Amino acid sequence: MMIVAGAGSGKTRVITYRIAHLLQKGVDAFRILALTFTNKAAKEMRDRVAAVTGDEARNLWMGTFHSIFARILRAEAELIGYPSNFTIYDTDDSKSLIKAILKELMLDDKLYNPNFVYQRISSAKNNLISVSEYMENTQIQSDDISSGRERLGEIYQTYVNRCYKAGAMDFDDLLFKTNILFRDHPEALHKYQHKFRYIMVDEYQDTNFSQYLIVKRLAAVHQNICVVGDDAQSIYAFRGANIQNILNFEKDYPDLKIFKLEQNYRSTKNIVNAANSIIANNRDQLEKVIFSENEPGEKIKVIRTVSDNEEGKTVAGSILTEKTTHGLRFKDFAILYRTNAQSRAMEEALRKLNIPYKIYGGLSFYQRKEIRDLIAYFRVTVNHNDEQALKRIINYPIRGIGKTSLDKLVLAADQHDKSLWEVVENSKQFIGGRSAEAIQNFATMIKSFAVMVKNHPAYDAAHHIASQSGLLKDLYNDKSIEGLSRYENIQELLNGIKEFSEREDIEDKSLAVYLQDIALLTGDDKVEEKEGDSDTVSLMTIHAAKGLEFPHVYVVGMEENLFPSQLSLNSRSDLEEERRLFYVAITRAEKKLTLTYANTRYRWGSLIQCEQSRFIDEIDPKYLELDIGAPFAAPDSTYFDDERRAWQGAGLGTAERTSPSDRLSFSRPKPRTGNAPARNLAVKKHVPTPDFAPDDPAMIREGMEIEHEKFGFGTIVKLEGRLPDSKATVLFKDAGQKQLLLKFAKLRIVNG
DNA sequence: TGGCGGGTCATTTTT
DNA sequence: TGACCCGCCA
Repeated sequence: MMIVAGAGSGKTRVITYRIAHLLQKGVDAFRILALTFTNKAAKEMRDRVAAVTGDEARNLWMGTFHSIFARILRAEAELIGYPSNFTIYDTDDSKSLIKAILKELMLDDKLYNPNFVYQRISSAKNNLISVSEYMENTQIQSDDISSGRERLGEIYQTYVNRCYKAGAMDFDDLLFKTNILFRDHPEALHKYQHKFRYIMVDEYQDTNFSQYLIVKRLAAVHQNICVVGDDAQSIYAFRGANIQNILNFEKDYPDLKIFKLEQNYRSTKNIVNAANSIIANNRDQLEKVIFSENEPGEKIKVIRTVSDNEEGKTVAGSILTEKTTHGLRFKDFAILYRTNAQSRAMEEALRKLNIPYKIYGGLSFYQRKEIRDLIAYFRVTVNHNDEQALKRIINYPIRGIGKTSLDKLVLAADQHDKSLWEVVENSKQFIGGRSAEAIQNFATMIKSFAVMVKNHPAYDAAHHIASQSGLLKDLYNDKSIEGLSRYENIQELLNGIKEFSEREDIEDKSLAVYLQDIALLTGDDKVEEKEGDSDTVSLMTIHAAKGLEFPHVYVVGMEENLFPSQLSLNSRSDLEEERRLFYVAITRAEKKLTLTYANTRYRWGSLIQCEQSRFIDEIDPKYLELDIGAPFAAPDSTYFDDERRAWQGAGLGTAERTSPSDRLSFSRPKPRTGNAPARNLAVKKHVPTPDFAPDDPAMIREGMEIEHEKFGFGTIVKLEGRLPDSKATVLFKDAGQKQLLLKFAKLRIVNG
């Protein structure tokens, strides 16, 4: 069965009720497998099933692809030559291993960019291409050779070997090895094929080939599989998701039944129709018509601001106004953005207005340095061979085992084909000098931790390790504010372990089991629980917002090269994915949607000019209400945000009326005539002279004639301030008078 | 061995 | 702008 479920059509409800129905008909919960992509989705689904059916929901095999198959792999590990306590390497571990390998092979890490290498290996695994297949595949080889990276196969091989020796699997291995297991061990496959009588997959459009094949194999016996998805919301192609899996489903299961859920119960008519008008620009899609029977609602508001900071202020101000005029709560609002970096301007603005907010995603608790350090101790204790964790802690806290010693150990491990731990354990055989003894002491300490872990519950062992390793003391000695917070974070982690130790529903409460529990917790699952449903505005990337809904949604940073991202502009399919992402963003909103963009924005530390996103132009204008202020040609003080703020207090109101902050009260927008794309409002574009190159700001003098890349030719009217912060008033022939900071503005001297 | 300072590079998105 | 890496020096 395939359910094509449009945004807001009640997809989760359908799945939960199907499961509840099965349970009520007496199906054994242990025989239902339900797969999701995120922990959040799994948790929500489990809660909702539990709300209908009660305790039995606990016995469902329900979780993310990665967690379910990690569980199965642990049970069957020995069949594929792994220890059942294998470590799971997260992306950071994988990348740092790749960096180490590049260094050892003496390869240029610019040519072999670690991110690129990681992607390459990841996509090989997700397409089930093993090392030998990688080496033998003529297409792949010729690609690598023509890009000058003919040693990628060798890196892949080394990477795989090192993971194996470390008793570690990366994220992709959890799926890859499951496929190996099912391919090479029919008896294991058979067992799970018969075990899972009913299989359900959420967000099926996001499956990659590896996931697709696992599901197909498992479903082969009972052929009772139900997948739910929406091709219009496929936003994970970048990590190997293949939309063909949903489009080809019919071929795999000829007696397929297809159901389409086309009514959107979430959003107003205006929002749904606007979303439809966006997605209509995509070529590849399943045919369906999403409609809403809700009220038309307000039009979608589009707001232009002069800078990213003003964008933040505008959004924050708007939230406050909306909240008070309509008697809403903060948690009715969400701010969505394309990249995590955009959260900063929003945060600042919210904090200034004392608006409580919570950021989802970004650096999670488990990614903090101190947390990773302590967990690395746990990992090495449970699996001595875990190379990445071992490297992390062998000299933290400092115990005199420096870089040189470590390099020697790694080299010895490679030469004798041993794991790093095996060399550390017998270091006297491989290494002389001062540090040999320190290394021995370290090994002895780890072994004593291992004994502790075997005989004590998680919390006792964890606390012992934290203090005996010296880590707790090291943090305690740091009296800086950050040091204090690091110490508190460790305490919080220990508290979490204490809770784990006291849980009734788990038999084995060892630290080893705790580690397995948290290995795949990447997000803020933990934090959410703690804060319950506190009243805060939600900030997150659009990816993170998938599956969620909010009465009021602000999608910020609607600018070319940001959304759609610069990197998506090269191919049609990438741009279409970006458009689907925008579709996802829009359809998060129930009642009111606001799109904002800024004319200038700080990126990579410097100020850049921005243009309105093409996606705004793609929405049928009859659903929009524009509030984009005066034309861009008005004298522009963009570059002096900070100065103006200092000069006029809160920065309210400026002579030019281009500041959006005086629009916090939301003056009525000027109705636009016709459907002319808004971006045509900008002054005509200057084409810089062919070999345009800026001159040194120190050379600029009053009265000079200069050329600016965008504004064209003009005369320096006035110079103020001292380098490097001096600013110039320039009268441009076409663009009018502007004030520019010389360190940012690239000016070419025409004649002086 | 370890700390410091300067240079370089990066921003998609997540399990 | 800020994270990270590398080289220099104590």
